[in-house]
Amino acid sequence: MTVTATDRTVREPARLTACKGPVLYPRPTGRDQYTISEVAEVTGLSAHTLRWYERIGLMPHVDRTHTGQRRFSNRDLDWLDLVTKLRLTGMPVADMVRYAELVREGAHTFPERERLLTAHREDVRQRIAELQSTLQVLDYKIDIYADARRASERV
Amino acid sequence: MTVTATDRTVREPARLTACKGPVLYPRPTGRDQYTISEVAEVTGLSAHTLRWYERIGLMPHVDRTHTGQRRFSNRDLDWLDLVTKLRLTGMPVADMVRYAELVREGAHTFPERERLLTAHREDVRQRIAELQSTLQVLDYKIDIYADARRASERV
DNA sequence: CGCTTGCTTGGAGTGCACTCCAAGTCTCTA
DNA sequence: TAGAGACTTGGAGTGCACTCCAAGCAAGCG
Repeated sequence: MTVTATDRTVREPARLTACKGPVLYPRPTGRDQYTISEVAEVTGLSAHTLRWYERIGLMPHVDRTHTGQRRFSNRDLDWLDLVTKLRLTGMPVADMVRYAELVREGAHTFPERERLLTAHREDVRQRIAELQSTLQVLDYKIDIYADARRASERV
Repeated sequence: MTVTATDRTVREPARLTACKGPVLYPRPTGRDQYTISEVAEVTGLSAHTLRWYERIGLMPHVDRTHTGQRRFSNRDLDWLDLVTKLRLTGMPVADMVRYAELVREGAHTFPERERLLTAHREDVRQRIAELQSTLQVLDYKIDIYADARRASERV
């Protein structure tokens, strides 16, 4: 049994610009075609992951050039924005795939989509509450160590 | 590639009682010896997981009966309480093992422990912020579906 | 005493979400 | 037009955190 230090290297998405409404990835104006590496850059996901998302049905159909290379659209970027946000909140990939299927099926799945997101919102709220309660424990513990440190410094 | 529905069956710990200070698992008074299955019941962790935690060094030394069976103490329960809280906040097991090592090494590791917990507190705060920002996106999306539903109901 | 139920171990297996590989094709710049 | 670097695929590999298995010992009950 070996437990090695976790590699916490997480690709950071390009910095977001503030605006009203949901914050999206910044985009060069007048463009609607992006290579996979440009999308990787802007979303913080790896090209591998983008291809994998497509394979498992988590992406709507992505355009291709005549030679088969992917060309992502602004709409794809919007979708990835939602997906990465849901992923950050710990929604399982399988649930996101389910949601993607519903989107593909059309407007008649609105009620089901609403249910899915509402249930997830409840999850997120609960997670926030959990985190906040742990924050208290952390504060409590840190105080103990800080007090000990101050006491020793006061010698 | 198959993506199956996630098994979300998560063992719930026995309900916590409200009190001032950190909330701990409820304990029968005057007892300081628990079998592994009792501890599993009270913490919500499986017996497998408890043995695994011990193997990887995430538990302080656990007492044994003369025949080798584990007998957990109230002190062990306190420790597991902290561990499960840290786990809920997504601290990697490797980091918790590191913290456990520091605890075993004695009081001279206080500063390092304080650093570790403080860094983690920062993580947790950031995660809360992330979740809250996603909550807004969720609200926004849900509103759209709810509006559509109300519009169709109003026919 | 036999039976059931619970505990022990090392090691193997699982599920998730990537992550990488090999070998070939395409695109861009000089 | 040559060469560097980016892109393609199916499939294999990785890391984490469990989760289970087999085979055997132990405790309590009728």
